[in-house]
Amino acid sequence: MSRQSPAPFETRPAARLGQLAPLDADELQALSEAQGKRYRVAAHHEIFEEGRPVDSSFLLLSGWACRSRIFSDGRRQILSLLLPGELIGICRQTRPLAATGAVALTDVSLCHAPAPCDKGGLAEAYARSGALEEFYLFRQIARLGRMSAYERIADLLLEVRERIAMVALGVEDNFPFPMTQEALADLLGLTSVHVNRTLQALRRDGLLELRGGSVHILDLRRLTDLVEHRDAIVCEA
Amino acid sequence: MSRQSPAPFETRPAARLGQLAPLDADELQALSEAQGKRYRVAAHHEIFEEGRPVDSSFLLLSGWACRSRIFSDGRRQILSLLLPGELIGICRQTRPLAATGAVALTDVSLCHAPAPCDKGGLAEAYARSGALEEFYLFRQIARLGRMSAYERIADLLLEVRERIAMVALGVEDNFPFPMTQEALADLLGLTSVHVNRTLQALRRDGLLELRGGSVHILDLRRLTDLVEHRDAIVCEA
DNA sequence: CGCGTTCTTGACTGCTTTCAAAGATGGTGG
DNA sequence: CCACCATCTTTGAAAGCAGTCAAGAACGCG
Repeated sequence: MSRQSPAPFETRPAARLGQLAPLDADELQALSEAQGKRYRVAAHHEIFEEGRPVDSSFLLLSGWACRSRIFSDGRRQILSLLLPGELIGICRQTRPLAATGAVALTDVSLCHAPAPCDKGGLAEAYARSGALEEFYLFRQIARLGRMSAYERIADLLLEVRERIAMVALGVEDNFPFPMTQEALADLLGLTSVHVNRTLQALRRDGLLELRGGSVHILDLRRLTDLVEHRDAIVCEA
Repeated sequence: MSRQSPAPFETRPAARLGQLAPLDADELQALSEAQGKRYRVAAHHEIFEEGRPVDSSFLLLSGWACRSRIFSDGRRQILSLLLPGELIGICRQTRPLAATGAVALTDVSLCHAPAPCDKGGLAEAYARSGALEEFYLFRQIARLGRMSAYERIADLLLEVRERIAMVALGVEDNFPFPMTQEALADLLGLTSVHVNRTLQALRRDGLLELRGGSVHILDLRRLTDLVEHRDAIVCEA
């Protein structure tokens, strides 16, 4: 029916969170316990619905997902990507409602994110993860508002590269990218036809390859120059 | 040099926050004390710079501002609007850095937002304000990604109408809108020329008037139908 | 009243979409 | 192991929305 998750590759949510803030033994323990109960969602299925009460946040253990909004005439906009190892739906208010729906792009497995105790490392890591998420939203806005199709794709791939590197060390210029051109179009505010043509242009220019569910960055330097890319930083060292 | 703030109209940050969560007497007191020390920023001047450490969050007391990102070739994207009465830059992590710069669109006055005590009504109000902010970001993404110029303007004006109504009761179909067409273009991912032509179309179609720094919504019903507008809700009643 | 900023307008270009259909690809069942 | 089917990718031609460039009109402030 649809492509499966990419080759099972080690995602380490604990490593990502531990990078964002130091975690103590109890917290690491809670994280690994939480991963005991896994939930699976098949590709194209909803993870949660817009407007529904949010009872907990999740850790995405494997597979790709997204937040999306669908217009009544069928237009779809993917608002943000949710990559393996990342958090979904951290909220600090009481009785929150989901601001957007979330959908699995590939088969996905997730678990509840352990509740942080105030002032702990985990709470800090969640806060920084939330700040990163916000950073990615701003970047998505700049991408959609002021970049050409060519630039949008380049910029997105650099962002994904960086985000994936946070959970899977060793990932450099080759990494899984299990989105169809149509999903990519919905994310970048384009049509799938134009995405297809633009990918050909990027390929022709020797910047990158994208096929069979994974990307190969061929010329990182020219790519970063193209979009003035800087790595995301949300807190002081 | 540039248009001033709109006619001084009563903005009530305390009213907005109190709507988001019940505040006790101490908190209301802290809010009104905070407004004692006001800072002013002239139109077009920076409120804070991207990447700088954030020492406090602010309450925008009057005037309009925005978060924006500027490309090296001069392209500018306004990422989000900051309207009078709203909060700027709530962060929960320690030692955060500003994810974007903020600039005054009109002359602006602001004050430090009082620090909330954990679990208090103020903390909850801040959290909900943050959730609303996120909601607006998602909406901005959907706007830029999948709406025509005509729809983008309609959708934005409905959002601003709703946001302004939260701080200035009585605001209905007439409200200040002190943005130049060029700023509007930078917010909506268009050119000022096209914004101009699209505004004429909206005027011609009897949907709204926008001139002299304020908007007059003429046909709210058709406008909301046009963009499937629903009011923002981020928590259960 | 004069100047700078903002708003309008026109003609032309072009990036992106639309519509349609033909190729690839991958999984499934016979 | 291969045929079959659904999904995804690729291509072509034509149309359209939005951008560019340039210049004149209107507006607001000092």
